[in-house]
Amino acid sequence: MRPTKRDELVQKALKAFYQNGFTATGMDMLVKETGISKTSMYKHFRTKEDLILAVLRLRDEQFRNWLFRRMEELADTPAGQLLAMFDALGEWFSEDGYKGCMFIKASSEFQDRDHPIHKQSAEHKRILETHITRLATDAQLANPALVARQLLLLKEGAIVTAHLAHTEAPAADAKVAAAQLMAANASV
Amino acid sequence: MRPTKRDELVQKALKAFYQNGFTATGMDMLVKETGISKTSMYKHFRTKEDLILAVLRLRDEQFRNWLFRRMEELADTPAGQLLAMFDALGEWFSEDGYKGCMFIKASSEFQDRDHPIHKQSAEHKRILETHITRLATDAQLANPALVARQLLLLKEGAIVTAHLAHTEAPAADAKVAAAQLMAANASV
DNA sequence: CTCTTTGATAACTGATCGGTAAACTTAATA
DNA sequence: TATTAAGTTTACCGATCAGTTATCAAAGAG
Repeated sequence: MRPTKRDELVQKALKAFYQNGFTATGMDMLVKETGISKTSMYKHFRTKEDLILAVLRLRDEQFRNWLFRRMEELADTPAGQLLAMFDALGEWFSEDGYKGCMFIKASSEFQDRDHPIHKQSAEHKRILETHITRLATDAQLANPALVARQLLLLKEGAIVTAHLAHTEAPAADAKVAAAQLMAANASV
Repeated sequence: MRPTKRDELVQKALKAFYQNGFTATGMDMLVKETGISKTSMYKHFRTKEDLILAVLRLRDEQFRNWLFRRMEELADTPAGQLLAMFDALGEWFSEDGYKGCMFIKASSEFQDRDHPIHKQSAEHKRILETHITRLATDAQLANPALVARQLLLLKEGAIVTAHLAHTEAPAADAKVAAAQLMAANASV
């Protein structure tokens, strides 16, 4: 039907929440930054929490599409794509306005394990793990599930460290580590 | 002189901020949870930000003391202590009320790279890296600085993942990875 | 016995929080 | 043409935000 205003709101809210944090971004600030009236917002979303959940759904789709496509562009073997993940991350870290992972931030502002926002953030990470595990399996690594978890630990660590230290260097460090871990769990 | 009230405030504020987040915890909530009057708080700290900085200083001291002591208790060689770091982390992840790393949270709520809170969080990570690099050097690893950064990426990743997935399993995964990385960069 | 420090209590500031209400415009549809 | 939905503006709600002011009690130090 009408995809316009609602999607525009979610997109602009994503930027605002990403740059300022969820709690610190008030609905009045969203009115100012999106140009959309508060009444319209509350016609689309019953609460601020519902809006945040929609933002996270968009971000999940956005991020996975970007990361997996970029990995495929950079390499054509499963093992190569796993390593290319860290090149893609390095590109992300170098972007202006890089502020870390939205889901880590969300789960750290909404800490209750039963909170919908916390649960949805965890779900995003679970989907990523499924995909990476499949790649590790296709790469015929000895212990694909373990290697996938190891590489994802490196990914999360690099995301956090790049944000804290304001450098893209962790991507390269993580890539070297990933290569060594994949060598240690080489093909069956 | 008088170590009592001020330190008591900082300790209780640490708990409150850790459990509820910095922005989400108001000064009135601190009054309620610490039993210390607002006037007293503002006699010790000019602003909420100053209080948060004091909390982070305490947490930095607390965390480093705990981690390094625990690593020494669990192993007596430098290489063993590096691996023991992940056993210590596993114990931390299993604690009731584990909510991730306070500095990651702080830096993600105060994102401006020039913000004192952000800078102080980065400083904590830098001190950790210095210590771990020294251990890696003492362990006579081929590339001690690189291995230290790799292990710290695993550490940050495990901290974040344990919080999101509500399991201490990432500590064990990270330990296996750390052992493989140390083997790949074995003694000179 | 004062004096100063330390702290508590409570009321208050202006701003902002998430969310609501009423009146209105616009545009597509039936 | 009448209706409906989407959107606007403006004002408002009670609660809470960080921070202030004024007053009073207690206790250690000269």
